[in-house]
Amino acid sequence: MGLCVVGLNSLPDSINPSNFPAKLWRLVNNPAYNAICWDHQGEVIVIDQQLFEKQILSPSAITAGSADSFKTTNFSSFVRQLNLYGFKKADPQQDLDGKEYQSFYNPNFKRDQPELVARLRRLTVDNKAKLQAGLNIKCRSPSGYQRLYPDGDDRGTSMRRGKCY
Amino acid sequence: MGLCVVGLNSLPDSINPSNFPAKLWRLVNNPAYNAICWDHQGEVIVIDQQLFEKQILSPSAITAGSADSFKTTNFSSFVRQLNLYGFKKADPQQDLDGKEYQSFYNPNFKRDQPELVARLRRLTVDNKAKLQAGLNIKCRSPSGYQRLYPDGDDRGTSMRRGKCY
Amino acid sequence: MGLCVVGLNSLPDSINPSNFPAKLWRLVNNPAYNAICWDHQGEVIVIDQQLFEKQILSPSAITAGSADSFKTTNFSSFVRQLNLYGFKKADPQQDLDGKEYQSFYNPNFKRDQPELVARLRRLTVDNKAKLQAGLNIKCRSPSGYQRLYPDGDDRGTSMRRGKCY
DNA sequence: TTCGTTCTAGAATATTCGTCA
DNA sequence: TTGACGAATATTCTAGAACGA
Repeated sequence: MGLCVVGLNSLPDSINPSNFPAKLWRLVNNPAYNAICWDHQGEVIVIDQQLFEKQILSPSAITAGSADSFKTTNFSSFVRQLNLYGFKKADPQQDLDGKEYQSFYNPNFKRDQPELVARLRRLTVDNKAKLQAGLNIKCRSPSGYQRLYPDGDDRGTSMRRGKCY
Repeated sequence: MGLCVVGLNSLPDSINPSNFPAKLWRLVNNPAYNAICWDHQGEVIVIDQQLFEKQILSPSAITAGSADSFKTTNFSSFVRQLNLYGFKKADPQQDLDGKEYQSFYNPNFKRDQPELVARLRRLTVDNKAKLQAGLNIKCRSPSGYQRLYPDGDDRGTSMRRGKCY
Repeated sequence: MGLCVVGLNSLPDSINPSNFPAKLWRLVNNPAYNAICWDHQGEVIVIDQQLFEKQILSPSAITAGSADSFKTTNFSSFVRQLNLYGFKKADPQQDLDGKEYQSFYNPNFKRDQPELVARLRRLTVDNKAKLQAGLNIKCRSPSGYQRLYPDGDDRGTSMRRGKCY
């Protein structure tokens, strides 16, 4: 592991790249999508709904079918996913022109702590009951192995897609 | 109700038109889609997979977003839906040139008995347990009223979408 | 009452014109708003969401502040109102070009039966319990008096705004 | 109090992925 | 290897709850 360094903003390898948290992470960190970005502190995601619908939820974006696209054109479905993963609406953000944008906050989704993303869980009724009971929640893993630690921190299995210098 | 006649092959009004069984019914009965049709007896659906992928599962078909389209491009997902609703693979069918097509059978899906479609149930683990226990399975209703009878045959409430002459 | 005739599509006087059902009624019956209309049978309301957002939910429409405008720019808030009053999503509707629109159905909201609108109730948890118990639901009345009959048919108090010939 | 608006959650269907016989 | 199915995630539609006017 000596000389291998994980690139800025890259997610741990244990996170399924096709699931919502990974897609969201790539969207918010991709400068090509100006419909969604971090706030200054990197603690809240800021969204321009109209732009988001055009850039990411449009039928053409779905047809293109990139790994970052969704299969819905409804912004409300995207918000349902945010809520399912524990995001809460935060104070609206303003740009220099005073235009307002909606924003969402999740204690496990911060720009400078990609490793926290592994803690995100889909808060379904079943999963919430399991969390209450102190049980593990099964997650779909990227390469088929079972999740061993509740926070998804499977020691030693990462670094495969990390950027190395 | 005297002069009101339900058109040939039209489904009872109690069936949610956006759910899989209704979509499948419309596809197999729509002559515009030659990727899927009935066999001669009208007891088995016959599918040309390649054509089906082009006509119905293509990204452009999804973009068009008609009420008969799905949100997947994978034939295997379509087959998963068939299985979930109780369809089983049947003997391959041949056309006059000897070309073979796959076919699926469901005792509640026959060309000349549209009313049977109301009996289709999603065979999830939960639903199968309920069926075993003799309980009703909740369905998402097309509009307004609660499902009163397990086979969706809510006497007298239909005719809204039926064709009248 | 002899020569007095209520104009086509006008609501009974007992309905509070500033509440949601009355606003919706005026919108769907106003030809100036092509974002929302009846289907052919006059049983389902058909909505072009994009146009609706532009024509009715835009900040400028709110600023104008007509009696038919809402105080929200979010389509989802409008849908919440529809559901609160018992509307359910119905069959998508197509125009001649095949473009699809969403539609909603409510057994008490039909083009040719304005008197049914008086039956609409806000289906809050409390109100649903009252309905179950067979109790009346209090409504905010246009002129401040209490609603006496469950269907809003306060005999003799209407005809004030009806068109007379 | 009732109604409108907002934010979040419940619950059903749809899609994906992998296992098993 | 194929066909059926369990189970996790995604999408959709509707409802609960809080709050202000």
